[in-house]
Amino acid sequence: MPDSRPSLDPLQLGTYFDLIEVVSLLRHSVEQQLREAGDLSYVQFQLLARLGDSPTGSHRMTDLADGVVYSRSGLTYQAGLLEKSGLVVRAPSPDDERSVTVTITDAGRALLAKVLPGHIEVVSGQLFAPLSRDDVKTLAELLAPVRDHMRATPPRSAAPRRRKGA
Amino acid sequence: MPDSRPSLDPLQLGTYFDLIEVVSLLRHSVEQQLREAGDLSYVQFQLLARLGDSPTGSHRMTDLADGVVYSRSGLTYQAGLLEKSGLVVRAPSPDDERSVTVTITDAGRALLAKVLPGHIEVVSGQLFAPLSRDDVKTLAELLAPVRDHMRATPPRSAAPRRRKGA
DNA sequence: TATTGTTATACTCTATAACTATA
DNA sequence: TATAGTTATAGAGTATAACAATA
Repeated sequence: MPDSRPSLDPLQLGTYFDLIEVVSLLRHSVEQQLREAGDLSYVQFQLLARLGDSPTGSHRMTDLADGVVYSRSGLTYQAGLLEKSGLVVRAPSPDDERSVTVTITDAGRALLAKVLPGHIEVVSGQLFAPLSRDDVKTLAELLAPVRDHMRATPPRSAAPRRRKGA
Repeated sequence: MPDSRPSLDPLQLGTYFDLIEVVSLLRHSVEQQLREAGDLSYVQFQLLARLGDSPTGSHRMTDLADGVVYSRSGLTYQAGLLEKSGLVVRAPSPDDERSVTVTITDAGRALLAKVLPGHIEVVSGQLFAPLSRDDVKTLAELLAPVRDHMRATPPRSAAPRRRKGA
């Protein structure tokens, strides 16, 4: 292992805390709006939004789980809720019998459409209000490499550990 | 009310999503590290860190709740856990008998010290690795006004509603 | 009357492990 | 054997409302 003992200077530390705080506050606002406007949790909204974005309106369970950083079972739970509400449909995939394809329904699209304006309003008012267009562009350019790096980096130090042997 | 019907252009939308994703991934990594290194949730870590940062090692419950964006009861719950673990102590405030002052203990400081290096390691490796020093400075300058704006702006559209009268 | 904090409670969400079925 | 998904279950966390005590 490398002699890793990195430290954060005050600037980095402050930036990290600000980042956490900003997103924490933003998510709080957004979650409240989603709950009030469409009785959706943020995760459920993310799932619907992803499906709605897809050309086919569909995704495999696994792809959804990867995208939303979830355990399989967690996704099964959420997909079950969405299906119970008639917002999505699940069906075995044609090509791979093991897979399940999730598809957004018209009701799902309708709810998405109903919820989106208020959502955008919150994000616009809370996050982007104090930023100029150039600021946003700069921010985007800073976040992109971080996002790519995080996606490429195994989040944990290793795979899930066995609890028995060691 | 203003004729608010703001929209997000593709750049803004992408930036918003990247922001959410980056912090989501970062928190996931960090929460795992905190759990493994010290059996702490992120909120508990935030509370300890805040107390540790204070010159007196203390804060009132209300101040902590405000800082961590919590309901009172949620904070009571977490403070109870921390106290049960011997990481903090609660005592009535001297000046205001209604208030409770929470103080970090030596054990709390010790745990904080034990957990911090790994924490910093994760943040450094996940968040700051792809950013130059100038990048960090730029990011900090972008986040500061957003943070201030969010703090100043009532997160909800209004205060908590009464459910009875109207 | 307003503020501070706690309690009781109910609910949502998430993760782990065991299990089934297909590749 | 490895992958995809579900189920059961258990636990952590959060919010709401009712309450007690002090300002």
